[in-house]
Order: sequence, then C-alpha cells, then structure tokens
Amino acid sequence: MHTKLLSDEVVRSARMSADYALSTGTRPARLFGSLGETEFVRAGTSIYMQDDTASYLYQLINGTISTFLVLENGNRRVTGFLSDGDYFGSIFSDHYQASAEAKTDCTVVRYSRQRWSTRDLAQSSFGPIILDALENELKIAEEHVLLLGGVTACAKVAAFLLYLSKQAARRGEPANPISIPMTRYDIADFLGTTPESVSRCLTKLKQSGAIKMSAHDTITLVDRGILSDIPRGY
Amino acid sequence: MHTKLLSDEVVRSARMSADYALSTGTRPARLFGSLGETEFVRAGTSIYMQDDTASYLYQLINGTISTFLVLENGNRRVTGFLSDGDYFGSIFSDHYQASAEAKTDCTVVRYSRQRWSTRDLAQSSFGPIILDALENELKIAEEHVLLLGGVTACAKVAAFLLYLSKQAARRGEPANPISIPMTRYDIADFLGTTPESVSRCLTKLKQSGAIKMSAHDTITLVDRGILSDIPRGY
DNA sequence: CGAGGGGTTGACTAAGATCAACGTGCGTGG
DNA sequence: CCACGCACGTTGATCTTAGTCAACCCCTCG
Repeated sequence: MHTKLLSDEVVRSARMSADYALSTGTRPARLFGSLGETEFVRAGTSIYMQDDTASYLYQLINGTISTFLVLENGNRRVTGFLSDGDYFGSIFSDHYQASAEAKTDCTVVRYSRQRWSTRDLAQSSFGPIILDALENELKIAEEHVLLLGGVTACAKVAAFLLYLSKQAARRGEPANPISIPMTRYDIADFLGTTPESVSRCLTKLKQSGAIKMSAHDTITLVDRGILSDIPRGY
Repeated sequence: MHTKLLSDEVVRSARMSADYALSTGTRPARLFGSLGETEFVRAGTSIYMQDDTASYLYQLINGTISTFLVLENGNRRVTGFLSDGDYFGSIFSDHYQASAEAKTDCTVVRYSRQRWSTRDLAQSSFGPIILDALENELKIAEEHVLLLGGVTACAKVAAFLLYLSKQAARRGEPANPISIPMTRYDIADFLGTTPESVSRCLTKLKQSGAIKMSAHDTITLVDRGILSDIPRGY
C-alpha cells in the first residue's frame, strides 16, 4: 500500500492544471497529464457498454456524452448528461455500471485502469484528483435526484433547461441561447417521462413566453422566473 | 500538504475495524476510532439543519435517519434514509446541504471538522475510509435515482420495500418482516408521490398477496416476484 | 425520390393528485 | 383515569395530468 506510482513531476503538472482550471471556474483539462490517451469520438458513437470490463477511467474534455442503463424489463434510464470536465467510467466498480454514448463529437482523455486500481490511486499523490472526480459524480447524481423529484412534467422540463444553462455557463459558454444536443427521447428517459410530454411542455413554455425556440436544438431562456417556479395547473 | 494528521496506531485500528466489518458484510462500526464522539439521538430529533455550518462529519452506528431539504417553493424532498454504517454530513461542503433527523432512537459517531478539512483527511492515511464514505454516499444517490425513475407509483413503492429489505439484510437483521420507521409522508417525499398514493399502493399489494401488514410499521414480503416486476395496469 | 428517424400535435384513457371524511393510537392535561 | 387533541393512516369521490396510440410534418441520407 502507498507505493509511489508516478513521478513527482507528472503529478505536479497535473495538479497545477487542475488548480488553474478550478480557480478560473472551468474544469481541469486533463486528468493524468501526459499519462492519459486523448481520443476523439464521433457523435452517436458508443464509448463503452454496460457490464463491460471497466478498463479505462475517462474525463470528457469537450462535447456532450450521455450515460444510460437498460433495466431487466427493457426500460432505458438515462443516468446523466456529461459536460466538459466531467469524469466518468464507474470509478468504484470493475465493470461499467452504465453505457456511455457521445451525443456530439467529443474529445475525451482515457486512462488505463489495468495497472492501478482506483483505490490505490486515491492513496497516491493523485488523491485530490480522484476526490475531484468523486465530488463530480456525486454532484451529478444529486442534481439528477432533484430533477426527477419534480412534481409535474413541465416543472421537470423547465428545471432541466435551467440545468443545461448552468452546465453551459460552467464551461464558459454563453448561458442563454442553449443548445440541446440530446433527443426528446433522451430527455424523457432522463426525467422519467415520455418524449411526447417533453415536447408538449416545451410548446407550453414557448407559448407562455418563457422560452424561444429558434430550432429544435436551440432554445433561448427568456423568463427564468417562470422556469424556476412552475405553478401546478400550468 | 500531506501533513501527518493522526497517529499510526489510531489509523491502523480504524482501518482494521473497517476491513473486518466489510469482510463480514456489515459496515464499519467506527469512522475515526476513538477520535469520534459517540452521541445518542432520540427518535424525532433533529441532528442538524440545512445551511448550518458543517461542523461535524457523522456516521450512523445504529438506527434510521432521514435527510431532507426544503426547496424555495416550500416543497420538501427526502434525499435519503440512512442505515447502520452509513456516513452523512455533506462531506464536500462547509455547510450542510440537507437537514438530518432521527426516525428512530439512534447512535451516531460524530467527528469535528473544525481542525481538518475533508480533503486534508483524504490526503492522510484516512484516505481509504474517506473513500468508503464517498462510495457510500454515491451508492445512496444512485439507488435513489433508480427508485425515483420508476414508472408507476406502485412500482416505486414495491421497489422501496425491496430496498428496505436489502438495507435490513445488510445490517444483519432478518430481511423478511421489515420494520418501516418512517411515515407515509416521508416515503412519499422520498419517492416523489403523495402519502395517499403510498397508502393505496400498499393496500393493493396487500390485497394481491404480495405483502402482509401486521401493523402500519411492520410488513412481511410474501411474493418478491410480484414486487420486483409490477405490471402497468396493476 | 423514397425511407426512416426525430419532433409535434390530437384524441383517448388510465393513473394519480387533490380534497375531504373518518378511524386509530398516543400523549397530555384536566 | 378518562377525555381530548393531534398526528398519522386509510378510504372515497372527483378532476387534472400525463401516458398511450396514432397521424402527420420535416429533415437527412441513401
């Protein structure tokens, strides 16, 4: 236990980039510095499948990725939409708990887990970075719980739009005309509703003037007050 | 960075108890060995409130605790029901993200966070234990997402009963006549439904022979097959 | 040009939220 | 010790919401 896994220099540079990124409000650009392999993934491509051996730990550098799982009854559940800087890859498990799929063209850094286990890495000087990854995963799940707990479908959809806007702001993009890289089916499976309901709610929000839709995948948030507090019989 | 915070002896004993507990299928009895203060909490008592300064990190030794938060619109969301061994107390934040309340008489160990931050502790020899706590928090949130994503209210309630049974088995209690220490309101706020719906679903499950209720807070799971796969028009 | 996938809308239906009444157990105070 | 209040639980009646089935539009791609 507590073996020295990596050279101090590599560790220092990785930490530096992480600190820098955090201080500027964006996310660290690299997980393991030069140790990770950068990979480019085309939109619509699968990155890994549920139950596969978890050979890599990933960090998303650029783009949007969805993670989802298929239940025994055949239902699909989207467990998260990942944004720049997010870590993914079932950090505690030796098999992927969900499938991961690129919704846009993406850049990811992947790091082989063959040689070192996550727990060993956490013991090494990389501990703080592993902690960042865990904090990240936890925040995603907690945010998801809040969205899923919403009372009406419209409340969920509105909260989801605000969530996307916050994600965009986090990675330095303008928070207002937000782009929706995922399909209505993805959104529905994420929010625990149906694509039809998502569509209807967007229409209602559009009619009430809360949002504007320039295209199916481009939405402008006009009145955040309405979005953040959808009344019952909206 | 990486200062030696705690004596090796204390660390070793804490690790030993954690390893022992994990190997027997139960949870570690103590987080920080003799460093934590043991506290007894009466049923119905608040342990801490949302937005308070997070002075302590907690581990539940015995009993059931619920964590919940109140949204701006006044809605309450129960974010988790904690069981023996579970860690809680907003590990990454300096203010509690939710309130915590004892549903039964409880024994907890609390550890002051005044002197050492969580991240510093993770860097110390306690790293593995902090990792356990994080893995624990993550599992709770992921489980919650699965329950909340359920299609019908009855499916959620049935899944919730199986979840409680699994929790009971984890802490070595018999998995079958399960005790329900929380109210229907708590369950409803946890599952994203209403107390009336919870009650109705339980009645249906009782009528179909899937469960038996000896009291409001004692349920026997009779047919787990029914519970694990509730059809649409149940 | 046709096929297919995603998106929207409409009509219908079923699930569940709401409002309300009532029952039960428990604790407190007369 | 009993009576009362109160919180929780259950059940019923009603009505809103949203899931389902279906048609149609639009766009892209072969």
